[in-house]
Amino acid sequence: MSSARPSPVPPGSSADPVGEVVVDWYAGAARDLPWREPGTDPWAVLVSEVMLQQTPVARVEPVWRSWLDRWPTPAAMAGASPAEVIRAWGKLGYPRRALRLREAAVAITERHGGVVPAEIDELEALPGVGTYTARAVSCFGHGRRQPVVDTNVRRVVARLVHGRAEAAPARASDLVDIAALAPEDDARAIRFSVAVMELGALVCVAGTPRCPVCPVKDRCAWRLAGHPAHDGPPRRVQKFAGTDRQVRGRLLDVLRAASAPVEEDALTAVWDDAVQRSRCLDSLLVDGLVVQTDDGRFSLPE
DNA sequence: AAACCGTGGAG
DNA sequence: TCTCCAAGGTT
Repeated sequence: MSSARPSPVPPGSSADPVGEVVVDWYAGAARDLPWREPGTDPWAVLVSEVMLQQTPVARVEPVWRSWLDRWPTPAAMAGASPAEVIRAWGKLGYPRRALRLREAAVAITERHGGVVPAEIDELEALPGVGTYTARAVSCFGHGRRQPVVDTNVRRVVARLVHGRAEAAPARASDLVDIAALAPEDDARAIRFSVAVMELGALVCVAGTPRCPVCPVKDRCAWRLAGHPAHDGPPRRVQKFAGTDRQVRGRLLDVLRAASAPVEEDALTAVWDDAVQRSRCLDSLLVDGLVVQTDDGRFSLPE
């Protein structure tokens, strides 16, 4: 998987740069994910990255396959209706992502001749594409050398470099920090960007880290310091039960399943609190996830 | 800039 | 059961 590298020190040596060790570890430990297969085009990578925003790999895989089977190019997707993409999104969650991905496909078709751009600023100008996703697409989709920082990477750096238990909030300097750890060789630096994420996803996990199998455990500042507990302010866990997110989810669930516009009564049935239900329906209308027909019924936007 | 935006599996 | 959390982005 990995090619020979121009390292002046023997593999495994404590003098071996951290980046090189992580890349070597990745060669033997990486998951066999479909969007990592050689030849995966930038559009397919973009779709995977958007789907993976806050959604676990296992749930993304089947949807990603069917999505690309149906819309293999940005131009193909640009011709789809919002209702189609909302349904195809299924229950991945945060359905506004589906809407934005479609809008991104339209923008790519109109502004970039149907070709997913490789430049960071052009990618970040696309709906639903931020700091992370832009660099992931440029790096993993186009093979550009780019620092890529997600929550996994921030956690690895927090522990390995700063000796802290948890990742600090994202900063612009994160990109500089991780770039400093990357191997010199471009091909290996590109591999390094995925490799650090993988290390955070498989070994240096949020719950119970698997330090015994970590390839860089001997130079991890957090482990060397005796795994000090997180000292900063406890980060809030988002509630779900009873929130607008749950109500919106139920409302949309009804409309996804419906083959024709539904009466308001059908929506009343899924949530008792009329005030909250109404607020959520309104917000779905504002978001463009739902439309109201002339006769007052509701449906996905066809 | 803190809060909001879904969903379901794991511990 | 219930808490945590999974490749963020937007406002």
